Amino acid sequence: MKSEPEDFSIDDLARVEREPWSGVRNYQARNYMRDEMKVGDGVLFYHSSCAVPGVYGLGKVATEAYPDPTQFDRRSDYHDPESKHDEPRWYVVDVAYDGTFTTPVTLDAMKADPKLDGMLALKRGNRLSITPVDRSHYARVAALGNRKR
DNA sequence: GCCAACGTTGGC
DNA sequence: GCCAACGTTGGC
Repeated sequence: MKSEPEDFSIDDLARVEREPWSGVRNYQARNYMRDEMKVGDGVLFYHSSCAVPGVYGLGKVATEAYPDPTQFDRRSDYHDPESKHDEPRWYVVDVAYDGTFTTPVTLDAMKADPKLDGMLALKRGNRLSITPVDRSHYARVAALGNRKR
């Protein structure tokens, strides 16, 4: 799951412990949250649009998907006037903090790692803020990152 | 339903 | 700040 650290970083997640992943306004990304994610699933927390893009830590899916409250909040940047209460368009899951990497796993390092071949998030032109990750790819990144205990 | 125009993402 | 990639919009 991608986030711009200026907006919300792994350190922010460490501080709050758990955060609704609000503001996703892309149908494919929504579908992954709503239809694929299960409580307990591992999350690679990726920092995008920053000096050194890469995975900076781990999270865990903490809830099933539920309607994103910000879509109904007229004062929110994520307000969607088209969305109906009885038929919400956008969903979130809560993400719980699961550790910060001692060494961030940079995008460069991931691209150079043959063990991460085929990882969707690394595909050229990929702009999806949420992509599914193979179990083996998750394990590899987690091992490279060496989470603090 | 096609597709040009436009907007957004995100690495560089 | 540039620009490739790709999603969305809207005229037809």
